[in-house]
Order: sequence, then structure tokens, then C-alpha cells
Amino acid sequence: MIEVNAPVTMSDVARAAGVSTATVSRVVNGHYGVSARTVAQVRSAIEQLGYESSLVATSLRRSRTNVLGLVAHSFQSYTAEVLKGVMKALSRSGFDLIIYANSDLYGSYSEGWEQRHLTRLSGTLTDGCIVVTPWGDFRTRTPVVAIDPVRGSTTPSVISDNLAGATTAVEHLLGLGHRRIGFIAGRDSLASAWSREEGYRAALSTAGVPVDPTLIGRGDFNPESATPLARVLLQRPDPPSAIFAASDGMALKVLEVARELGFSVPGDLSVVGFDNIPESALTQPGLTTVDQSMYQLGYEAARMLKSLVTGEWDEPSQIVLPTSLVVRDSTAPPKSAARP
Amino acid sequence: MIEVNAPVTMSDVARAAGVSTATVSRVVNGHYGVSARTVAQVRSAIEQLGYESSLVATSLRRSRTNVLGLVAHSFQSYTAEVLKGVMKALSRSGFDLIIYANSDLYGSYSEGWEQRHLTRLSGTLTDGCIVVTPWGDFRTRTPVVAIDPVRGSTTPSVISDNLAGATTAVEHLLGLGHRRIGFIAGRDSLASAWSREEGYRAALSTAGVPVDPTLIGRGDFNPESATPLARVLLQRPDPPSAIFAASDGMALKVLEVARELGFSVPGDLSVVGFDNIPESALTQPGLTTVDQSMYQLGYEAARMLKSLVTGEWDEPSQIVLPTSLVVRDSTAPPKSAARP
DNA sequence: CCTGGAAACGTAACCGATAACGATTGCAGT
DNA sequence: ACTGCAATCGTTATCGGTTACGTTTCCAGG
Repeated sequence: MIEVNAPVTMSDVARAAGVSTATVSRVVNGHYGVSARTVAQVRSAIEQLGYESSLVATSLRRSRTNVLGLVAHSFQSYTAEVLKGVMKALSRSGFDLIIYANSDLYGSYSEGWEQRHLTRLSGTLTDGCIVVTPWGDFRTRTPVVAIDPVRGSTTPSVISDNLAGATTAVEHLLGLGHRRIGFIAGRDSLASAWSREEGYRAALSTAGVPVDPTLIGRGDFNPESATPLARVLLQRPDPPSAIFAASDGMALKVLEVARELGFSVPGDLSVVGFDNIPESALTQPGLTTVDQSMYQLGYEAARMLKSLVTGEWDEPSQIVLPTSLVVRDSTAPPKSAARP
Repeated sequence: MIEVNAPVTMSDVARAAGVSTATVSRVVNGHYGVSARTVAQVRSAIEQLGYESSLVATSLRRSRTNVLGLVAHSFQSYTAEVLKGVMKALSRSGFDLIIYANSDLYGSYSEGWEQRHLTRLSGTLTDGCIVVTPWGDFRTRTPVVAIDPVRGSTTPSVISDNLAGATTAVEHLLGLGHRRIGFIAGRDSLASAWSREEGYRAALSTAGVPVDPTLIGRGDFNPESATPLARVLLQRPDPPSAIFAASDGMALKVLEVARELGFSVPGDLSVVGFDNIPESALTQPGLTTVDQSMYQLGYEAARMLKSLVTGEWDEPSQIVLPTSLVVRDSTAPPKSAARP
């Protein structure tokens, strides 16, 4: 029972096959310079002992590991979507994926852990990383691609056309006759949040509607952050006739608060979200929202990272993916189309 | 520009601080035997150079790494739930989490990759692993905990009380007056699938209703697998008045097929699922289902693994979590309570 | 029979860190 | 001043592989 759990290493294989570890390594990696007979012996020893090369030892010695990393700051349902896209892009590409999450991730937020993990991984384990986290530029040895980067970031990144998406959403509301349109913003540090707010302002300006700062609530993309903001907006004596939330998660909370306060949607209040998460299609009423494909974001990020790693990159360092408005049942003309 | 991307290693720090790497290591790990002055020098050098220890090198030399692994065979929304639970349990525990996914994961299914990855990781990188995948027992050097294990598995595992859950679900249907109850089973290899089928059979037997094998469809927990099975069941001349699907994903597909074929739910057909995924609460009609907390499953698995790793385990090697029936709008008494 | 060179394989340095061990230093006790 | 014991720090072997380089084997050509 002593050696039951001993790991089988390359030298075990070498001993069993009667060769040196160098030869085993050559066989494992398919290098030239081993006779057919020896290859067979080594192969059989590997089979017999159930040997697998250690990812760690290999990546320490080698420069390329064919492993890509992903560092995410939380695991919402959209993270799963991103993951699916990433994995689709990596499918049969020879690259494996390793996702690193730290234990302090939940609850309290120790700033800077992304950088720590990134350097720890990029040191040797991974050939490159995808980061999806609301923090800034990273110093690394290996390439990094950011999904939904921070404002002013210079790292290669993939992002949706948030400006156009938000503009379209607000134009939709304006087209229905709304003039007092509330806005619940996302996490300030992210470029996406900024662009969505910019789209909101631009659409209003173009339509000649002045922007009322008191109709803007500052959330952080997190659903919970929207609840108090929605409450404030809807409990004013002159509530807006429509609210555009910078994320579906927050929009769903607006729906919740509206129901709670006795607003009928879309009768008394129109609501538009952003993201088009699966839940949005299933609520009552269905949420009108701006579709951005998290899957696609992940897919493109992985594709980009692959090219960066293999050194065959020539496309622009920021990919912008289109968005589209999905009109469901949460939007309708306001009861009185006249201004108050 | 030559050395721009060179990683800063421990010997760089040592050189800068004018000490040996051993001393740097001692400072980094807070070991005893370094004078305050030296500690300060080393700290400052680390700061200056932005040094981070290499996860790979550390884990190669050390036996304990304080990193736990997770290997999943796909990333559905429930995987995200499990992850949340795992991370909650690991929060502030000193353990980090690394998730390993291989590139062949999507689409074609290369059997046995879990074992490969597991040994590659458990070699040195991780202190233990959580596996959530429909494959069998694993040989590893470090502890493994399975979520929803395969049938007859001996690995420590966490699982819901699928038997009781399924029994309750079918009893609910029987209580409403249903006698012809279809069943769509899950992936055969999993213990959970087997228990749910067992619950279905047990409830029928107890009620004195004979089990009709032609009313049982064999799916694999994957939503898509249910569509043709539901079609077969509902297009018979004598369709069942109720269908119990072994997962919510499959149950939702049953609803889809029912709508397509002109069955009203719950008028013409009652449907019950299993899992209580978020989508089930949002569909029209809301899905009656058996609640199992994936979050809890992940949480308990992580707790168990932690104890196994630290060697303080004394609880049973299989944790069974309770389930509960959530009655929504997809179930009602059959139109004719009489048997055909 | 001897030489040359390619093929096959072993030796050992190395990747970046850790830890057992040995060496040095400082200082109290006698 | 001398011994003895901590405290401090460097040396070195090691983790499990990879690879540059050196060595041996073998066979064809002269």
C-alpha cells in the first residue's frame, strides 16, 4: 500500500522500457531519431504504466504549452456563454483552456488579483490569456485579449458596438413617443458602460430632447444595483414613461420594482435592456432589449488570441461586433404622448 | 526592446537584493530565519521588479499548492451554478480554483480526456479535483470528488436525492389523477438518471399502476435529445396525459413539442421536470419541477474536497442533498380522469 | 580493413522554485 | 579569550520534464 499513490513519471517509463528519459521524451513528442523497435517498447511501457506527462513539468521547460488561460472576475450566466464561444473557437485547435478563479472572488473584492494571477499563469503555464474583468491594462509576457475592456485600454480586445446598440434602443423609445426616458448606467470603469450612456445621450440630443441628469441612475451592471435606482426613478412625482437599463439583469430588476409599485408594463412604463440574456425572452412581459452575442464575443476573443499566440495577427487590435434591437412586449407608446 | 518581455524570476530578485534565491524564497513564503533588514531589501526588490512567483515552478517543487481543480465535460447554465457554489465554499479559504477544459470538448467527444487531464493536473498542479462529467472512476494521486457520479462509482461524491425527488414528482401527477404517465430518461451511465427512473417506477408500482415500457423514452439529459422522444410519445394514438422528464432542459423541449402539436399545457398534457433551472420559472406556463440546488451541490463538493485535501475527513463519502417539489402551472388533473 | 558519417541513444544542463543541510556570524556565558 | 548555541544565509539536490551536445553503433564506400 506504500506506493499506491505514487505518480508515474517519465523515469518510471524509462526504467521499464530500458531506455533513458530523453528517449521517452522523444517518443512522447514524436521527435526524430528513435528506432521503431524502441518506440514500440516505450509505447508499451507507457501503456502499461498509464503514464501521462505532467503539464507542470512540461510547461516549465518549454516555452510553448498550447494552453490558453481565461481569467474572469465572476461567474454569471453570461460568463458561461462566453466560455461556450471560447471553447467552440478552441475546438480541435490543439489548444487547451485553463480558467483561473481566485477564492477571494466571491464577496469581498481584493483589487489587483487579476494581475497577480495573470503573471503567475503567463510565466510559464499559458501561452496567452483572455481576461473578462472590469480592471485595467495588464503587464504580461504573453499576449492578452480583453473582452469588454476598461475605458481607454490599449490591450487587444473584443467588444460589442455598444454605442450603436444603445442609440437604436433609445431611438426605438423615442419613436414610440417617449420623451422622459430614464437611464440606469453600468459600471463606470468599463468602456461598454460608457458607450451605452453615450448612445443614450446621443439619441436624445439628435431628437432634440434635453438630457435630464436626474433621470440617470448609476448602477454597475449587477442586477442588484438597479433595484434602489429603479425605486427612486419610479417613486418620483413625475416618473419617466420609459427606462433604458444598460444590462438585462438590471432591466429585469426594473420590471420587478415596477410590478411592486403597481406600474403596468408596457402600459405605464416601457423598459428596454441590453445583452439579450436567455431569461429576457421568458419573462412576462418579454423584455425588449439590445442583442449582443456573448458567445460571439468569446469566440472572437479566442480566435484573436490564437492568432496572437501563433504570431499571425494582422487584423486591427480591437474587434467590434454588431448589435441588434430585439423588440418584445415591454415597450409601447406612452399613455399620454404629450409632454408634462 | 530586447528584454522587454523577459519574465522576472526569483533569481532576478535575488540579484537585485544582493541575496540568494533561498532567502528570497524564505521572504516570499514568510519563513523564519531572515533578518528584518534583509526582508525589507527583498521586499523592495520584489516591489521594484513586480515579481510574482511562478505557479508552475512552485507547484513542481512543492507537494501542496493550495490550488483545487475542476474538470467539467460541458458548460451549460447549471455548470455556472455549480461553479458559484464551489467558489463560495472556497471563498477566503486560501484555495484557488483552476478549471480545465479541453479543446475537443465541444462537438466530438474523445472519451477518456477527463482521465488524461486529471492525471496531468493532479501530478503536481492541484491538490485535488472536482469532476462533473458522465464518466467513470478515476485513478489519481490526489483526492477527487464527483458531482453527480456515474452508476456504481466508488469515488467520494455529492448527489441529490434523485430517488425521493422523482418519486414525489410522479406521486404529484398520480395525485392529480394521471394514470398514463410518460417518462423521458437521462443519460444512462449516470447514477442520477438511474435513480430518477427508479423513482418513476417505484411511485407507479406503489400506486398499483403498471409500468408501460412504451411510455419510456431514453434521452441523455441534453435538451435536444428530448425533442424526437416527445414527438413519438405525443403522436401516438393514445398519448400519455402527463410526461415526467428527467431534466428541465428536456422538459422545456417537451413543452415546445406539445405547443407545436397543438397540445395545451396543462389542459391536454401535464409536464414535470427535474432540476429547477432558472428558465423553468419564466416559461409560459411555469414548469412544475423538482428542485435540486446545483449551487449547493458545488458548495458541498468543494467543502468535501477541502477536507479530503487537508486530511480532516470523517463524514460519509457520499453526501446526499434533499430535493423538493416546486409546483407551478404545467400540471393539472387530466381532462378525463377515467382510464382509456 | 579502415574511414566517414548518419542514425540512435545517453548525459547533463536547465526551466523556476523549495528545502535539507552546511557554513558563517554574533553574542551570551564562563 | 574560548566554547556553544542561535540566528542568518548560501549551497546544492531535487521536482519532472526538454534539449543541446556528446558518445556509441552500424553500415556503406574506398
